[in-house]
Amino acid sequence: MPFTRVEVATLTVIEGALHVLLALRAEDPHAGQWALPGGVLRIDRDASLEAAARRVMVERLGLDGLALRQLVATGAPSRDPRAPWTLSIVYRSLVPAQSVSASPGKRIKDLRWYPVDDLTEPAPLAFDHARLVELAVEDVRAAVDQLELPFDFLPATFTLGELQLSCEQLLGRLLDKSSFRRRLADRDLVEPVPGSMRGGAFRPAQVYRRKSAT
Amino acid sequence: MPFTRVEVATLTVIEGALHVLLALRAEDPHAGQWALPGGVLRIDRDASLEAAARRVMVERLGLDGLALRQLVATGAPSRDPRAPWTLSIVYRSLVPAQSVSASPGKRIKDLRWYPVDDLTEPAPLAFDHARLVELAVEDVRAAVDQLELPFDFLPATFTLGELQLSCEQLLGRLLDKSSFRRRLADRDLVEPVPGSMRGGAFRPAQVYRRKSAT
DNA sequence: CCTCTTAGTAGCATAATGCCACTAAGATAG
DNA sequence: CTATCTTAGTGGCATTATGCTACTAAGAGG
Repeated sequence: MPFTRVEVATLTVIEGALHVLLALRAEDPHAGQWALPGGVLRIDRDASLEAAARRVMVERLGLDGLALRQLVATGAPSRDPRAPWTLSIVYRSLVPAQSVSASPGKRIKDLRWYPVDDLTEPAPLAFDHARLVELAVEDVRAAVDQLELPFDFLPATFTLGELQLSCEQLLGRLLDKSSFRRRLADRDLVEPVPGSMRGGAFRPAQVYRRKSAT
Repeated sequence: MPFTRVEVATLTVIEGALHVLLALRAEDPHAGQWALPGGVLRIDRDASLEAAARRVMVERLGLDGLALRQLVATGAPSRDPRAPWTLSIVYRSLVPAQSVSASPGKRIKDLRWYPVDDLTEPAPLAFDHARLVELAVEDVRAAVDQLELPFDFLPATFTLGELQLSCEQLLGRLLDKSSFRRRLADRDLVEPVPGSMRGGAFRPAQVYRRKSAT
């Protein structure tokens, strides 16, 4: 039976750019390299694969209650000297950057956000994690393109301008205001919070919130 | 470490309707129930998850060289009395019905095609395989909707009428001839076989073949 | 009250597709 | 020989979703 792990690709936006949370490995294999945080499946405690991913996120990243999406399972012999065959199931999520209460613990020396569009600085990622990050980015961008709004990542209320900016930052490209609002309206995704406006220095904007699915 | 298996959802069209290949389980758990064929991951032989799925398809179904798509990994404790925790990675493929050279062997009493739209007859499928079949069907239909043609399933050459019929049967709904041909042409997926026509009782049709990706 | 800036809307252009109708070509029946 | 049957293949308009651009609205502050 294979050595089985879950890895989590946790994404966020920092200074307008998509970032992924990476851990600096303390132990071999790939000690000293950056990798997606993960953990070993605990068959004595985990009630499902997703539960295992949640446990890892709580224990390693201090993150709880997020929407997770399974990206892929990947496995091969001799990815890890500790076992003849290693299997990883990869999940991704999207969170506000501040929500990570990093506690680099056992086997992790450091935990840090890296921009996904320039992963040259942390040097080659351990294992095939560079590819996994790519998958996570594609998946998030495909979701946002389809207007599957990342409510984990968004504040509870927001103006449409803020929402559009968030989507643009996730996608890495600009959107058209008019089309964006029409598509939102057609899909019945958000609703105005009655009477609530948010004013900066200029014309105040209607505040919206998630419209609960019927 | 979990007891790890691969399961394969093999789909085809029979008499115009989408069918899935199911195996009658000879052993507990769920002996006597129908389930997706699968097998245990052999860490001494399989070079990857997909390789394991291919091995299972060759050994159990006599199928080789097909395009496989990973659908999902699912796992939980006590799905199987033989192990405290069981993990399944599920693949799907699409083949002509005749290509299965069924050799019901160890642990399988019988192997049979069932229509995906009426899985009441084989009674409840074992494990959560009913859901897995649903995922396979959704995945195939999404692919065909995007005109990702199932060349494993199609003959080497075909008329556009035959191609449209195949897609309609996979999707379970009718398509418009004109739109279908325009979308095909735009995507540059097939090319006419020069000089080759196929005549039934009426006007002969141009024969096409897959256009190899550059 | 003018102007700056962001909020929000309106209208046309374009692209993809659905829908319908037409012509084309061979087989077959009279 | 030709009428007609059936499938092959095409052409054109309608509809829909979206891009693009320009416009009006509203508050702050000089």
